[in-house]
Amino acid sequence: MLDFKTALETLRNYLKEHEMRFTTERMIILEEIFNFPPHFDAEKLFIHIRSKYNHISRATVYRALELFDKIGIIKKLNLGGGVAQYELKMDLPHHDHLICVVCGKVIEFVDDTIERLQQEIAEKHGMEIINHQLQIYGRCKEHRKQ
Amino acid sequence: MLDFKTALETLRNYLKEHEMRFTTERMIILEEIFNFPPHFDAEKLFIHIRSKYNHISRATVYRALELFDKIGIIKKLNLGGGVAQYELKMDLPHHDHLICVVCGKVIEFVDDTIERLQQEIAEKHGMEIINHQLQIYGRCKEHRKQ
DNA sequence: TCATCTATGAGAATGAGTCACAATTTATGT
DNA sequence: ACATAAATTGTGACTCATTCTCATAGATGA
Ligand SMILES: [Zn+2]
Ligand SMILES: [Zn+2]
Ligand SMILES: [Zn+2]
Ligand SMILES: [Zn+2]
Repeated sequence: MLDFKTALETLRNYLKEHEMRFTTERMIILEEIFNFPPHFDAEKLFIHIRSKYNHISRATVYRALELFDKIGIIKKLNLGGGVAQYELKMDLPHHDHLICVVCGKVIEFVDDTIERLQQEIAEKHGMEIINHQLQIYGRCKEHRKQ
Repeated sequence: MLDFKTALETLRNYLKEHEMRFTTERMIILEEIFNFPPHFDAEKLFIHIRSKYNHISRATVYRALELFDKIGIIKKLNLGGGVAQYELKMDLPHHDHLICVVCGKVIEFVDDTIERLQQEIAEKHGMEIINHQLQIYGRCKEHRKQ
């Protein structure tokens, strides 16, 4: 279900329902996200897109990313490093991230126990959870010290 | 052990060992951190300090925060919102954060099971953990919807 | 006190991200 | 296809947090 065609359909439907326009720029940006590494930042995506379509502006890329995030096609992440990262979402299940501080590699994981414990912690403090993020920073197999 | 005197000693020792200067600016900034809310950002701290000591510059505050973080007197946090947050650290135990998206209130917590599970997850992927952060965003007691 | 060399203040520079606005495109009805 | 209205785009200016530059001030050790 995480293919370009489906995403494009989702986009088309959302735009129609909200009296917004389906533009080639939005289509191109969505397509290029599917050609791109699974975790990326806006600037790298813009450079990549610009190299193929030199009329598409930085602002349009940022605006599209914001839109796709709102629709739920992608998810904006806060992995540290001062730059927002994005990943395709669609109906992928929630997950958290292991990040190698040497090479930047990102590994995804889910742990149901951790998810459940978070609920319990929030309840204990009277809080209603909206979302959460767990980042584990370390050195990956290739870069750990022996 | 989390008092100003001890922190000042730590600072003095570090500076001496590294052929760096003990300055009144560094002392004042450290002192004001102890007069400040437990989670703060650089700009608010700067404004506060500036109101009492109008010669201290923004750059010096930022440089001191970087230094104190390196020494381990404070900890730089990434709670989202695009601005770095800081908290006193010294030898306080590790903890994570619940954050109210309405009022910004921050609640600290630790859960040993979650901590242990993270170790297991990292090992399963061959990663050596350096650190981690877990942020739970939600609505606090006062701001949750009934 | 003096010499040395680090730290500071001021403001310029950077970098990610946003905004304003004129020009362009899309969607819709004819 | 055409006209119209409204949304979108490209450009460049702008914001905001943070870092950098560099001349001057200040701390330290002899
Ligand atoms: Zn690595
Ligand atoms: Zn991911
Ligand atoms: Zn609240
Ligand atoms: Zn805290």
